[in-house]
Order: sequence, then C-alpha cells, then structure tokens
Amino acid sequence: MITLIKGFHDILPDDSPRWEFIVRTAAETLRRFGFREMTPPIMERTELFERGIGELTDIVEKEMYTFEDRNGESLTLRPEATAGMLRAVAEHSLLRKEPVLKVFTIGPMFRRERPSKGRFRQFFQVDAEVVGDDSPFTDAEVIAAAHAIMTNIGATGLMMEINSVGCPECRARYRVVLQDFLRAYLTELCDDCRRRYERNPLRALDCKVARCEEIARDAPLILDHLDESCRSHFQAVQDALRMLGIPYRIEPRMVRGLDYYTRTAFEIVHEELGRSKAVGGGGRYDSLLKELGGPDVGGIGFAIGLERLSMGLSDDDPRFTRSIDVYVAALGDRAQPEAFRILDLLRKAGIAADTRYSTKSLKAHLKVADRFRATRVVMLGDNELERNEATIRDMNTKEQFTVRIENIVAFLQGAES
RNA sequence: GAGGGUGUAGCUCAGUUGGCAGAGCACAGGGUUGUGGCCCCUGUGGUCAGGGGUUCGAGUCCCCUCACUCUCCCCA
Repeated sequence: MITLIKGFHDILPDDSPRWEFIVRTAAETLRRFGFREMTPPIMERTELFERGIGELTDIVEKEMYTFEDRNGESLTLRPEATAGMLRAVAEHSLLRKEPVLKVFTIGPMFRRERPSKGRFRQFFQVDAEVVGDDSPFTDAEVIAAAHAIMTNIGATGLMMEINSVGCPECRARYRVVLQDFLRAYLTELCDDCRRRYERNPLRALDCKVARCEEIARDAPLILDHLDESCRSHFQAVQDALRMLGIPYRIEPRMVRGLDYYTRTAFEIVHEELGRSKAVGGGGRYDSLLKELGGPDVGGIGFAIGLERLSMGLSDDDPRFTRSIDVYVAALGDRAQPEAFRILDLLRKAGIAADTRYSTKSLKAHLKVADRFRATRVVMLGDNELERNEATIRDMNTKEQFTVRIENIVAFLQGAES
C-alpha cells in the first residue's frame, strides 16, 4: 500500500463538516473586520523566504521544502504566508490603489519538522495582514480579530500574550545591555543559547532549558529599554485592548522565531498545548514590505494554526453531523429508472437528495436513509408506479403522504419551511 | 537532530506458564413477501507491522528493520 507522507494528514469525510465550519467561521469573522480574501500560490521562489523570513531563522535554515525546478531554479513550498502575501502586494502595486490594505488567506503551509501532537509538516493556517498603517489601533484591531475568530469557533482555554520587541534602534541598544548581562553566565547557558549569543542573544530569554530560564528571569527586559515612541505605542495598544475587553497578558520575555517583527508581537496560547506550541501568533513588521521591493510602509499580521485550533473543540457537536434533505428508495427493477429520474429533478430543484442503487429491500433503504440522516424519504414501488404516485415519509414524525409523481418536487419544497 | 512508548479485523482493544485467532463497534443479510433508530440471530472481514532466530509448536521469547505516536529544541 502507498501511504501518507510523514507529517501530512488526510481530512476524511467525517472530519469535513467540522473542518469546513472552522474555515468558514474564520473567513466570515475576518470579512466582518474588513479583510478581503487573497490567494497567493503555495510555492514561491526560495529567495523570497530567505529574504523575508531571515536567513538565520530555524525555518529557513532547516525546515523548508526546497527543490530545484526543471530549469534549475530553486523553489520552496511556503513555510508561512506573510512573505507571499506581501510579495503579491508589492508586485501588483496594490497599495497605490488602496493605501491601507486588509487581506487574509487560508491554506496549507509546509515545514519539515519532526511531527508530534499538534505539529505537522503540512498544516493549515488562516493568515491576515494589515499593510500601510502604523496606528496602535490597528495592532489592537488585528489582535481583536484573531481573538474573535477563536471565540466564534468556540475554542476555550486560550490566552493572548503580548510584548513589544521595539524598533530596530531600540533593539540594537537593548541587545548590548542584554549581552553585558549574559556575559557573566556564558558558561552556564545551554549550547544553543551560547551559539546564538553573538547573533541573536534575545532568543535566550525564550529558552526552555531550566538553567537558561533561571538566568533569563533576572535579565533586563526590553520593555524597560524602549524609546519614547515605542513605549507609547505599546501603551496605546494595551489601552485599546482594554477598551475592547480583550483578555491579554504581558509576556516580557516572549521573542518570536521570525526575524522581521518590530514593536508589537503576540501569541495565542492554549493551556493544553503550552507556550511552546502556540495556536496563533503574529506581530508588526515595519520594514518587511520595503525589503521585498514594495513601498516603505509598515504592517501587522497574524497566523492561526487550524489543526491546533480544532483541538480546542469538542468532538460531538451536533453542528457537525451529516445530513441530507431527501432519500429516494426504489423498490424493484421497474421503479428504479423512475426513481433515478426523480432524484435528478430533486437535485435540480436545489434539494440535497441521494439514494443507493445496490439496496433493494425497503427495510434496507430506510436503514440507509436513517444513516444519511435524511429528513424525508420518497418511496417508489410497483404499487405507486401503477397509479403514478409516490409515498413520502417524514423520518421524524413517521407520517406518510401519497403524492402524484409530478408534484413531488413542489410537495417537498412546500414542506421545506 | 536526541530520548521514550506502541504495532492483533475498517475502528477501539483483549489474548493467561509458548498449545485451534477473539470481543465490542462498524458493515451485510435475516427475524417482518413494502417501513428506519432499540432488541435478537447469522454472516463478511486477519501476511497478529515486515524479516530472521529459538522451539515439536511463536500473536506470546530473542535479534534486526519499518511504521505510528509522545517528549525535548523550534514553530501554527
């Protein structure tokens, strides 16, 4: 048997109603916030991710599905959506038409990591971006949109964590302060943190190794080293969140894995999965679009992992059960062609109808209709056929009606309401 | 990349000191010649992950391989 690629997964028919609900709810919520859908391809030139995400990040260094096209060009399956979204914004000059652009996309991302609970090599994200606006209200609105998606889907046990990583100038100043502090502990830090000491010392703050955590507890915080404009921006974001009633917690040691974030950064954490497997995350990027060849304006965005979001939902929600409107039961070979024709009429009238040709006895037909959760059954046998009629059974009340064949569609539509 | 755990029917899992391959659910048929859900009966379905070894005999003991899964690093 040929099997699934490791870390990939099928969404089976029984899973689809629940999945479709999540995707639809996310899209509806974002449209309510003024976002419009945009769908870039799932494959881009490798250089886009190297430039956009940062060459020194884990994602670009070791997690990308990169391969050579037949003409020798290096292509990569997208590991996240923002780079492709901003590429499209720049390439089509969308900001000339609309100086503040709010867009979202939903689709699969690919990262070649070791799979585990809630972590896959292909996973779906809903990704939203606001480009061309620096207002702290925009930051709060984006966080509110992420929160609304999860509230509307009904996920529980979630927490919004926020931080400010400052503008590039603040960060450069803070980095020196942090390095001064860490220098005394260099021999005690884990290998990774020591390796990153020069290039990216901030990551030590987020390390999960016990000793590193202890050290990080006493480290100076970037929040205490922001300049006036960054500090007032962060304060304004919090004020706006409180106005909206969004529950949040300041996480002063949060550092995100993508290089492009500036100022506001946030994560959505699930109590069961813990902080190392966020359900969603995002932040502001003030120079990314320019880096990708677009105008020099800032933006902010977030991504939510749909599989992880789905884990916060209960399994037996009645919204997710299958159902059709009408089942057509043909009894005997003479009735079958007529039933076949009726089935087609029902479908053309917009009624969700189905049958099973290999089922013969009425008892078996009704069992199938029951399993399909059909609300009504059209029964057609020799008795009915002779009189040009059909029997229609209401599966809930067990009431039965005799209806002339040419009136079946009208009868079913009339009883619809 | 490092370290644990688990592989028996479509699914969830029993399987005793090594002695005929099992249950529940699901599926199909029947109990009712044309009336579902509950109940009862019957049936279909197995390379016991794969390979090798020990043994009269291996699902069970030993070795190897593979797959899945969880934890850590990191991300959604």
